[in-house]
Amino acid sequence: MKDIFDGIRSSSNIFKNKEVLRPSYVPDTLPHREKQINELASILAPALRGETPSNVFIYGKTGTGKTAVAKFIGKQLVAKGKELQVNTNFVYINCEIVDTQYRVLQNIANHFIKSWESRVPFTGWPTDEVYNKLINAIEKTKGVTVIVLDEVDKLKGDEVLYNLSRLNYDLEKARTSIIGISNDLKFTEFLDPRVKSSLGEENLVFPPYSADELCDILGERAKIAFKEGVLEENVIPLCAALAAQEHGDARRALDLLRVSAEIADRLGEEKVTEKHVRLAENKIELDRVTEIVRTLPIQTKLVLMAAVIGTERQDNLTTGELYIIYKDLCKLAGINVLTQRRVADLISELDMLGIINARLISKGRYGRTREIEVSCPYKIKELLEKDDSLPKLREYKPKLQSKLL
DNA sequence: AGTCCACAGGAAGGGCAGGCGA
DNA sequence: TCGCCTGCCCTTCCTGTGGACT
Repeated sequence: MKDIFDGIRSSSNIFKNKEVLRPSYVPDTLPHREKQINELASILAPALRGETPSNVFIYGKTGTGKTAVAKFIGKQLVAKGKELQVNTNFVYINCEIVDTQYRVLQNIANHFIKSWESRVPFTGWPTDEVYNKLINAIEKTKGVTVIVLDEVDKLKGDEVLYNLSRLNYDLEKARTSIIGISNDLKFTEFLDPRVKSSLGEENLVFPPYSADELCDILGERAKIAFKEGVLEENVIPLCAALAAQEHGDARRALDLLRVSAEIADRLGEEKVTEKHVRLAENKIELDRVTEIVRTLPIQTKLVLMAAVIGTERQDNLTTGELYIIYKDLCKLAGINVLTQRRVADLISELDMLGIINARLISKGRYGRTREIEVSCPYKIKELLEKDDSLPKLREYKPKLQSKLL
């Protein structure tokens, strides 16, 4: 066993420090976010005078640097606070993971409670007791605490936001400020108006990066991540251009660069080239599809399977034709049949996920319908065939073959 | 110009599971 | 532990729609 790893472990031809290409890495400089950094810094600056900073909402699509900027400012704020001997605290919470009122309050409280015995347990306490514990913990700091709620739209219910926005009413010696981060621009529309006005005192919008800006970002990271001269000239511009095509997503650009280099490294090559970027693009797309298909509910998988079978048998598969195949598959699998209305929604969901492409067309006298195509049909077919919860594709013998062909 | 098809997609509400507070 | 609330999945019912056909 030792020998296997000895071969693989031997040092990389390409990487010097791969970690800087991971999304979790917070760099020392954030190119093309100077304006947002300055704005956020000036909003939070009162914290260093012991005053209450305004609450902020940060919007922007994935990979536009929202989290990086927030963490960056948090780090700087705490450091500056230490220097000036003003107590400033920074709590970061990812609401995709910590998504209930109890867990959010528990996490913030435990940030300040160092001894294990007095920490708030995962479950068991009434929420108001956790809230009181949190108030006491923050009060003891006698300083300003900045709480970042990343992916705040993933929180279940807006009661947490309401309670957090009222923290300052219950505090005497300490102050808090909330930074909400979301990629959903419409998020606040559905909030309780009290929460909306309290939390949205300041708003920051992070625009997508352009291809040139992504080039700079990748260039900065590449200097630390790679050995000298291993990237062919056009690799970074290509990664940047591909990511900018989607929606200026820096995370995607970094992923592309990292995976391209990993592929080159695994192939034992000396240089990362355009060919590796193309392979990486393909791999990332297939990984995404695999992950989505694997986690689909059984009914949606059956709809997808019907789409695969249908498109294999004929071009221009319509909703009605898909539904006929779907019903047969349900009977084969011994699963209850959903209504066409529901199946139409499942088709829309698959369309939104980019697994299928459903185009609305009109056939005039013969009605209006959606024409369905499957993206990467071979990969999806392979994934569905491996799925034990589904009937085997070869078992499907349509009674309606004549109708379909 | 009017008809008609095969749906799309909105609205309302039922059933169920899970979370929460008393 | 129990009742209430909420979110999710789903059904039923309904109106709307683009364009080929008459």
